[in-house]
Order: sequence, then structure tokens, then C-alpha cells
Amino acid sequence: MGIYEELQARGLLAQLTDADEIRDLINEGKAVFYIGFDPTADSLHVGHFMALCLMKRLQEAGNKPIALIGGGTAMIGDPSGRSDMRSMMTKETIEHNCECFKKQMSRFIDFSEGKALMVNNADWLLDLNYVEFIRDIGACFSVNNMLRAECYKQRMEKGLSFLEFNYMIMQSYDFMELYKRYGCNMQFGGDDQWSNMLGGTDLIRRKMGKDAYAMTITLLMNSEGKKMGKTQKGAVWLDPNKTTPFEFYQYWRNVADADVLKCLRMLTFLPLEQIDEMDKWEGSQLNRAKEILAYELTNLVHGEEEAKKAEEAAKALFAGGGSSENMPTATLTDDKFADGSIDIMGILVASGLAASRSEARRAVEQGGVTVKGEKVADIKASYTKEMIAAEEFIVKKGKKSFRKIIVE
RNA sequence: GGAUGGAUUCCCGAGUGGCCAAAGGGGACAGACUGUAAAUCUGCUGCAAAUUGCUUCGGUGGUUCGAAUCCACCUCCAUCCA
Repeated sequence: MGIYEELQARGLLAQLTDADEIRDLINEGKAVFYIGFDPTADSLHVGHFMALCLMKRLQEAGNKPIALIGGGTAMIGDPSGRSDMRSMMTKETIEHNCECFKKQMSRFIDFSEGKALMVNNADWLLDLNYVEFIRDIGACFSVNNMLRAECYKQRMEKGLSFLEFNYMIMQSYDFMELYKRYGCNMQFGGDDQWSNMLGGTDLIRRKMGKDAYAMTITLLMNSEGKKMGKTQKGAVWLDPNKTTPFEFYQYWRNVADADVLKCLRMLTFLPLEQIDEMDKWEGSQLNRAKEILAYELTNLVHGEEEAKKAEEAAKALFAGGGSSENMPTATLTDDKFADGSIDIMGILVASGLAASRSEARRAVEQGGVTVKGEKVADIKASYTKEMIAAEEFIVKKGKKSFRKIIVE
């Protein structure tokens, strides 16, 4: 089974310009492909993770990946898949984000000895001469065609600025530039990138008379049709400072039944046979599959040690047994204690379990707060420093949020 | 450049002088049931020293005993005309 067949079996392939050509190229390890990442935040998130996995898989099959950091395109903002305008980012922020991306990517992709490249499109986009550019490149694009593209269609309702309208042209130009510089003959990306990617293959054909290919990977949607990797608090980040390994683990441990197998196939590197075996599991047995999923992904992103810690902490909390050593903790400083004690609302707020005292009050009043396994019935309950220090002091709000409290 | 419509709490959206911390829905949070799932039901959803007080309806100023609501100017957005 070639890499193409594997990707297909994992359900990763969405749209392809030329399935036969692409299969041959990647199976024989002859592809030089690129995936673009716009540095719109200072960390990669789960959405990027899929793309990184794809790069890794293809690299292992002998193909050469180019990670394109969109330092130039981020100045514009990709309108695809968005119903509103992106807020503009400053040049400094973008540069900072590029640096963060670089660090994170090196964990997944082997950049040694030219096995992979990382480039920034700011290098060629920022110095373009406007008139030259539109004469040379702009002439190749038909506005009529562009307006038919899915990504713009949606925006025709809500409004689209000329700036964003140019995004497709920029991305197409990137592809051509990479083709010229590095012989990059293929572009991969999320399925929402399809029209932008076709712009690139068209441009290469028109300007250079050469064939290049594009392929999109299935966007990871949950069974409700929403993009995965988003929580109410925002994206699930790969940076441990933004999403702790424990939170990361919990995110995957809590996916819906209907989504577990899909996630295992698309995101993990477990052999397909093993995943097919899990496919037969049902009911509460799926919990085992969720544990595997959560462990595997945490391992990939944060390493084995962190994955084990997260698993331990989860077991300690939910299954009984296991060690509480690695639980998320919160440290209370002296200034939090008024007259030597702190009330329950104060603890909830100080530990980050509640955003405000009002929210904390509600949680207690509704019977959602426990301290050391005992439900807190009195809103005025308060604790002295000694009480907290005496033994393991675990505060739980609801079923899944909790902290081990330590005093300074 | 001109005409018209619009900006309300996390999101959508009602409210057109006091009864408004602001209907309804979604989401989130908490409880029950469970398998750390889904579905369902209940509660809850600005902040706080909490039967009270304080701050919020794009921004600034004004009218009024009293403004999300009326007036002026400004900013941004949409639609139509150029």
C-alpha cells in the first residue's frame, strides 16, 4: 500500500486536480509540495496539526515538504471560510508569530539536510511593485471567474474588501514562485483552500505552460458539522503555555462517540489495522478508544512524558486511583488571605476556576463545588492557610474543572 | 460623492422616554440521568460588601426630574445610484 492509498484509507483526501498523477508522484516520492500557514496567532493550533501530520507522512514516504509561512499573505488576511472581515495585524505581530511557528514546526518536521524547507512569502511579496505585478499577474485572473469561486461567493452577501479579494492572487503567486525557486509541483491545504489553490495551478499553466497539482485534505469536522479544535475558550493550541498538555488531553478524551474513529484515522499514526479493530467497539467500550486517541495525540504534540502525566492526572480524577501528582495546580499567595483566611469564592477566582466572584457564587449555590470531595453547601465557607496546607486540597467546580490548591 | 437602512449583553435578535441589567433563541456554565459520550429535563448566564448598590445598548456632547429609546456631531457597516 502506497502513501496515497493510506491517506485515502484514513479519509484525508478531499479534492484533487488529477488523482492519477498525484498518486504516482507521491507514491514514488517525487513530489515537492508546499502547505501554507498564515501566522495569525502566536501558536499553531489543532487545525494546523492535521497539515503538519500530512507533511510528516509524505516526508516519510520520501517526498519533500516546504512549509510556507505566510508573513506576506497574513498582511492581507484570507477571506476563505470566514463570514466577516479579519482584523488587520501589525507587521510586528506577524513577525513575532512567524518566529513562534518556526519553533513549533521543527518538532514535527525534519528540516535537516534539506529534507524539508521553511520559507516565508514576505521575502517575495513585500517588495513587489504594484504596477508591474498587476500587469504581469493580475492580467491572468478573470474577475468573473474569481467571483464564481466558493470562497468569495459566501462573502458577496456580507461584504468583501478589495484587500481580501487579492488574497487568492497572492496565494497563486506564491505557488508559482515556489515552483520557480524550488521546483515545487504540488500544493496541499485544507478543503477551504481549494479555490485559492486552483488559482495557483492555473497561473503556473498560463505563465509557464507547466503542470502543477493541488490536493485538499478533509477538514476535521465533528458530527455536528463544526470544525474541530475549537472550544468556547478559543482554539486548542499546540503551545503548552496556551493549552496545557492536560487540557489538550482532555479535549480529545471528551470527543463525541461518533467522532473518535474518524479522529484516530485522520490524526494518529497508529496502523490502520489496529484502528479497524477499534471500529468494532461500541458503547462504553469507546471510552477506551478515546483514551488511546487522547494519549496518542498528546504524545505526538507534547511528548511521551507529558502524555503519561496527563493520563495519570485524568485517572486520578475520574477513575479513582492514579496519581494526583500531575494535576493542574494553583498557588495562593499571601495577599489572597484576608485576616488569615480566604472564602470559597476567593479560592475559585484565584485558582482560575471562575471568572468572577458572581460566577463562583452561582456555582456554589447550584451545588457544583466540592472541596476534598465534600460538597460546599455554605456560600460563606472559608479556609485558613493552615487548612489548605495541611493535606491535599483539591477544589472541583463541576465535573471536569478542578485544581489542586497550594499555599505559598 | 449622493440616497437609504443599520450598530443592543458571548453570538443572533426584540426593545422607539420611566414598569430595563434589557424579551426570545443559540451557546456557555451548574444540577439530574450517564460512560469524563450523545440525547433529554431543571437551574443559571453584567459586576459587587448582594432583598441593596454600581457599570452597560458604536463614540462624544446635549435635551429631560428621568435616555438603549429624543437631538447634534463623529466613527464603522450594508444596500442602491455614480
